[in-house]
Amino acid sequence: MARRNDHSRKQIRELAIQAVLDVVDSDEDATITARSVAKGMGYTVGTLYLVFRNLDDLLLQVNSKLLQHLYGDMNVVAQNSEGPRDTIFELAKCYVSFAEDHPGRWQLLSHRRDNTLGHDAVENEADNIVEDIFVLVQTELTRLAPTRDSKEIAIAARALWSAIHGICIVTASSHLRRRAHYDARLLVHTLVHTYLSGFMFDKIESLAPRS
Amino acid sequence: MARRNDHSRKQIRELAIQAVLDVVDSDEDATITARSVAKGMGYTVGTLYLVFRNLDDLLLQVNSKLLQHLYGDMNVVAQNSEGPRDTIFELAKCYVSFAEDHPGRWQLLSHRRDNTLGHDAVENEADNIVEDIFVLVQTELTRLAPTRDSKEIAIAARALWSAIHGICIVTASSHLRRRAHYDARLLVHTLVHTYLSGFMFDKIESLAPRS
DNA sequence: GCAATTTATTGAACATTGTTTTATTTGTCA
DNA sequence: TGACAAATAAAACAATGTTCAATAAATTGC
Repeated sequence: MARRNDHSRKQIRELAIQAVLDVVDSDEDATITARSVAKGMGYTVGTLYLVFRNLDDLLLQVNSKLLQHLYGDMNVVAQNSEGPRDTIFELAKCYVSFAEDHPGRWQLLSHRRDNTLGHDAVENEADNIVEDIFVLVQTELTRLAPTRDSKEIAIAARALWSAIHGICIVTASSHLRRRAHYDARLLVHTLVHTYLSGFMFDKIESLAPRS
Repeated sequence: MARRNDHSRKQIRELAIQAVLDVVDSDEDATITARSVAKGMGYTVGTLYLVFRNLDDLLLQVNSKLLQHLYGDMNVVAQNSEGPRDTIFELAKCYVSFAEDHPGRWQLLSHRRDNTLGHDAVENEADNIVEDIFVLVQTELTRLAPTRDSKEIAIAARALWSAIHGICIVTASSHLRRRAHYDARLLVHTLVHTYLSGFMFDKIESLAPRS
């Protein structure tokens, strides 16, 4: 038995999160079970439930951490690129790279999870980072079209980023079922290129859906 | 006990598929279990496994049926709209409507499933319909830009449709976790509008990703 | 019409999960 | 040192997917 006080609760949380990452990194198709995580951290399930409300709680915290990293990377990229247009391309590349380079983690992140915990602190934290990512794009779009209505730009940013997300999802899904698939980077590049062309071209025009 | 030969195997398959739809229609968050499906069809689990290889097999067949319906609807819409541009808008609306009007079915469809069955007939059927949907869009894009390279258009169509898919995914996910969310129809309209502007505006220009 | 056989269907059984509870070990402090 | 508290393990439970032996119904051969 591991001697008690070998790890603080915070350390145990870290151990668990790391164990989850180890599992999905070693095999993107691996299913994460409470017992596999516990074994990975050198504890038993009971300890896991001492520190997390349930498995979803743990996975949510993993996602939160992944999102933090992703957001951090995106911020670096945003800093080091030339203009708003280039920045958006680089941000998109960054997003795709995450999905392609860490398929297990990406699956974790994009996996739909039932909301067993109510509105939770951690959950909100993850959602807030997602929101931050949208804002990052929104900022660059604003630089591209400073005169345009900010609400309109918010919508444009969300549309664009959800779109990029969609391409990653579809590509990952094709990967998963071993189907032929188009290169995600190419698709995303096409999307961003075309979308930005349209964004710049459009004059002030009604964006409301007809009927 | 239900008298044997009350239903043919094909009928039992239909019963099962219908039972699944009933479950997700009655509660989009409901988890589909072998036993709940069996109860819904008036049989027990054993019968289910007489007719399907496993649960995934059943769900895959449900998805195939859903995709057939969706594709049928999209075809009708494509027939009854004015020009290629309008058609694409209508196709997108059709897709969003499916996701919004039948959230349970949409979740079923967009749920990632491990590939427990190998390359299977039903699985290929579903994948083929997805491919057909892409082709539908591709056809309209070709009408919009008849001179453009067909490979390029194929990519553009996949990028566009994956993007629309992504918006539906993100919106549904927000719905699920009861978060504030932007209206999917508005986002999709913005996306299609902007994307088509860019698509029409772009001259023959390199679409290859830099570096 | 009745026994034998086949077969559809069930219900029990199994393994694996998430989760809770109980038992045990270990550290701490009076 | 011994009682208490906390950490950890181990066992227990319920719900799942899945399999399988038992059973009841239909069919067949006579």
